[in-house]
Amino acid sequence: MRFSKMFIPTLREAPADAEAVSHILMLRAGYVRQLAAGLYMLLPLGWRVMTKINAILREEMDAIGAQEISLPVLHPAEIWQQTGRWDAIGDEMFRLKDRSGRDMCLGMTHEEIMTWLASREIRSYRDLPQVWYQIQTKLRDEARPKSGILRTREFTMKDSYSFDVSEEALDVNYRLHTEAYHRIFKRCGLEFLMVESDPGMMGGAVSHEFMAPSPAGEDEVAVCPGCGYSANVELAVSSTPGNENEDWPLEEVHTPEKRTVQEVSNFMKLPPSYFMKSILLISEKGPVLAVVRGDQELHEKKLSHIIGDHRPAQKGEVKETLGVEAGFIGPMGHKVRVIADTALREGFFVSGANKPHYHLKGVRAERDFSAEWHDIHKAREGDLCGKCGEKLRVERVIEIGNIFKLGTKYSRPLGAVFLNESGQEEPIVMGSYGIGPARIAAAAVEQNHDRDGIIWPRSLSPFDVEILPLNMNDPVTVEAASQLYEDLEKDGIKVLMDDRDERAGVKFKDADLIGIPTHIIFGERNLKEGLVEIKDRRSKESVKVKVGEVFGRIKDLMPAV
RNA sequence: CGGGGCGUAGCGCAGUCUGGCUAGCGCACCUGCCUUGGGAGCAGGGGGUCGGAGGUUCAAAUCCUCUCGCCCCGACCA
Repeated sequence: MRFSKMFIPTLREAPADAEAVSHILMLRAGYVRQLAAGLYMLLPLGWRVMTKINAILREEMDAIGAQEISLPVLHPAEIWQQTGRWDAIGDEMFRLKDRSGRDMCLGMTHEEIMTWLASREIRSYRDLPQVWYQIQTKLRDEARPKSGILRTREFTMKDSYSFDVSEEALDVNYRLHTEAYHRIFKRCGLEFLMVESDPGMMGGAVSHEFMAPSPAGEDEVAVCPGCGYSANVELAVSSTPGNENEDWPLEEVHTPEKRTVQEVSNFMKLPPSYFMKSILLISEKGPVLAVVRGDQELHEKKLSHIIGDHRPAQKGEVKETLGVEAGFIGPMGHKVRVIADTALREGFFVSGANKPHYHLKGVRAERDFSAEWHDIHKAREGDLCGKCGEKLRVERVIEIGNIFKLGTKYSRPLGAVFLNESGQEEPIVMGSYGIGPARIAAAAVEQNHDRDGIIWPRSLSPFDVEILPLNMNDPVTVEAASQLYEDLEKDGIKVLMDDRDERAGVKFKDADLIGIPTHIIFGERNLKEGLVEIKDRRSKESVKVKVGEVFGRIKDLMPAV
């Protein structure tokens, strides 16, 4: 492709409202443009990258026997009502009515529709297993689209769904997807982790996420260098070293106006880990007192698994429920449900005394209060691995894929059943598996760039090489560059040739920004000696090669087919 | 939804507090000359409902009211 014929609107300066590196670079290099919040257009370069990612997805999905299909984005409400998600999902679902007043929605995912199809067509165990996938548009009315292409309201997703006769059979498809996903992300040149995750509104028991480490990410994962345990911090199990404290007698301490852990900690000259933090929450079934160690943070998601949806109590509610003002609450002697973090099980602590301006030192679990014990604290860097005790690392990551064992969560309500060998009806056992191609692209940029621009992994690059004839007014340059361009193209190598009548500096800057991994530079001086330069975008190192040898050298760089 | 910021040419910005001249600067764009190894130079030029609506005023980018949009933090997130 000739640069002069291609729409590549590069920018010298980044638009002021872009902040994530991938967003800035993809805008500046002319890959994407924004239409509105969370809505992006892919320009020719951006679309080429997407096409390459999708090709990898198709190859790897096809390789595990998945079959590509295509479903509508516009769905009738009834199907979503049958699984309960029409009501369970809030404003995030785009809803509308058709001309006759029928409730419709735009698909944010396709479990319902895939399952509906299976319910119509699958009859017998002989029809199973099936794995169906699509690469298709999803719409979600995100509360806060952000970070450019990383969190949008409309995006394409590769989503696949497996249909099996049993949990054991599902395990096979789950494993096949796991392996395919590893190959996909590896081929895309990403550094990534597979972690245990919270199935959330998808339901089901087991799920994993594929995460690309990047400071632009929105999630955090805990990783154990010891045993390899890795999980989203939403559910990562960790412990912390216990306090070294002697046998404190129970004593009341006057702590005037000292409410927060920090204040009391300073006042009593004891580190926060010696304190208990009691937080009153209002769940659907009434008030719940959650207790975590003073140096730790309550993790709302973990708590939700135990008590369901909840909200923090207001000041008045605290006083009314516990008879004491916030800041001096302790878990002792209340009638409400108490859920305490396991870190508090051993040792002596300081807690609110349930008496204004007093704390109680020497509080001990089970002796002074009882509670349901759960892991409800947020895992942090330096916590100890729940499995092997090694120190955990916490990393910020971009979620690029996820896989769920759904079981019969969707097949039961939608009546997706089959007849087993003995003629009995059974619900189909399902799994669902997603990958966000745009996030792969963004993560690749986040992980591969320098101050000058993008450095694409070869597998994702919109072109294999870029040719830079530095002076388009020099006939020798143009002739030599054009010859190589044609030879490479004929050989199936994708070439971008910057044939614009621009100065050398402009071409170098744009080439660095666009990030094609290999540049071939035709300069007048070198050409006089019969040489051209092959430059590696990442290392910025270049070698001078005889004109006649360039073709061969480039061929050698291309991955074996 | 709560908090904060911003909307002036394609991009980056100044001007707004303290109302007043033909609304300005850099880059980009067009024409010509010149130049061709890291975003050149000279000369000439085109491009603006100052986000929108209403109001105050002799006069509004500037003050007031409403409204729309975008970004960031938080809540939320298949």
